Amino acid sequence: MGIAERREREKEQRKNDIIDAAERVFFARGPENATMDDVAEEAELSKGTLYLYFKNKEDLYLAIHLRGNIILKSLFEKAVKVPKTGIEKTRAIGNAYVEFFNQYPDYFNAMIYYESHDIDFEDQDSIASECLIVGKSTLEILIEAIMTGIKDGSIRSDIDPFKTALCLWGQTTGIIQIASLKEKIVLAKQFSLTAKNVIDYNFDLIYHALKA
Amino acid sequence: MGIAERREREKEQRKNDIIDAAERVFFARGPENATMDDVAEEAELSKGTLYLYFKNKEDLYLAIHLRGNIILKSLFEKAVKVPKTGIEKTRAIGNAYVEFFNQYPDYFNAMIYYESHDIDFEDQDSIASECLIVGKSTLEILIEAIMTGIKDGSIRSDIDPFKTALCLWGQTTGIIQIASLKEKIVLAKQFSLTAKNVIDYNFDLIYHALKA
DNA sequence: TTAAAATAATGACCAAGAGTCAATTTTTTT
DNA sequence: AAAAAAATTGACTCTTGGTCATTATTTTAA
Repeated sequence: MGIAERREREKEQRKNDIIDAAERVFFARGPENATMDDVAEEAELSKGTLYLYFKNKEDLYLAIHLRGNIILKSLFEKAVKVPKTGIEKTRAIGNAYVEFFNQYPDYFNAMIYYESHDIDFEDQDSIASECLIVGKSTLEILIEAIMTGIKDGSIRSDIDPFKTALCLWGQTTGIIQIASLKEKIVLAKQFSLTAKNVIDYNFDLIYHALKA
Repeated sequence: MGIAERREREKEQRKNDIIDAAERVFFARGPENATMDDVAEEAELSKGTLYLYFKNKEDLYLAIHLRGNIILKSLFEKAVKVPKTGIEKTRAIGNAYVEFFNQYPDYFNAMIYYESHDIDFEDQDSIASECLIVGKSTLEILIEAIMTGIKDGSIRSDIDPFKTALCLWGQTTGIIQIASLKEKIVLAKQFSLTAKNVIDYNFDLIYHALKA
């Protein structure tokens, strides 16, 4: 039936329109200060309608989180294509992450927001579980790169690809977070350092630790 | 005047009692779900009184944050006393951080909470500025350890102590965060890894990157 | 074409919780 | 013992997330 399909499409479209509006509001005011009334007004819908498409405010913000995850994954996929050796692929992924932060800081913030907010990523009828799936496959790209490096001899053979991938991920997120935090930048200002300085420096350290 | 001093002492005491009560409530329910009414009841005071001692809910949570900062600093101070070489001191600080996380997970969470919540750490009439001061002096301990390592030859001489300290701090925080997150542990479960596994592994990587 | 059924959207309403402040109680001073 | 100062109270306001009975629109069937 064509009608059912069109309806499905329209529903999807509306959902996306709501996320678009939510992004504008959440990114402008921050997730705490943005209200559902704000989003409703921005989307030119009544508040009640938002709740037909999203379980609650958190779910709506997770939809933004998911968009960020998907962008990040595609950046990683692009990044590993160019370099030949595994260690270069690994470094390229790191650069892609920083590029993601620079180009989409609001998505980055949306993504780290939930690192300190207990979310049930297993909850099947929440967008959270979709985030988990995308997140896993993104990490997979990094694991692949490290394994490639071990095979081609550019990375030490005693490296554990999975553990290392988790470490690199956590490390880099932590560094970006700390380096981008206002007060830390103030701290760094005394020593005239930028966030990028610190992040690049960290890559050099990591490179040192991984290379064969 | 003895009375004015006693009053001052009592005021300080009451403030601490409120923080004690707040800890019990915030740690039990989490900062989002804990209410000021809960804290008031736990402290056996009216809600209005809380606002005589703390500007707002955030300020009260920051007081807990500050306690965490002070504990962490003292753990760092203790940690650097024993080892001789700079690299060993550095490693000891890392261990102290993990110990802090294991022994005081609630304080750890309180501290990382504000990494994704825009706080004005410059605001002079907020507890935030006190947190900044303690945080700086804690980082100083790490910088000292690295500098010691360079002097005694246990750490590569081309290492920048300040940048490296920032990196180690951010890295370790990021790793602990990611490794402790429920969903990441689920992720790690597939590969039968614990948070401690990953954190220790990261130390080995860092060691490799720093050692002369 | 039109009436009934199904689907979508609305916005007034509710409950919860942060923060306020006039009134009250307690402590200190004179 | 009265007046002044300091501390405490809790009823109140305001904001906001979420609900749901009602209304509007679209589809289906006769």
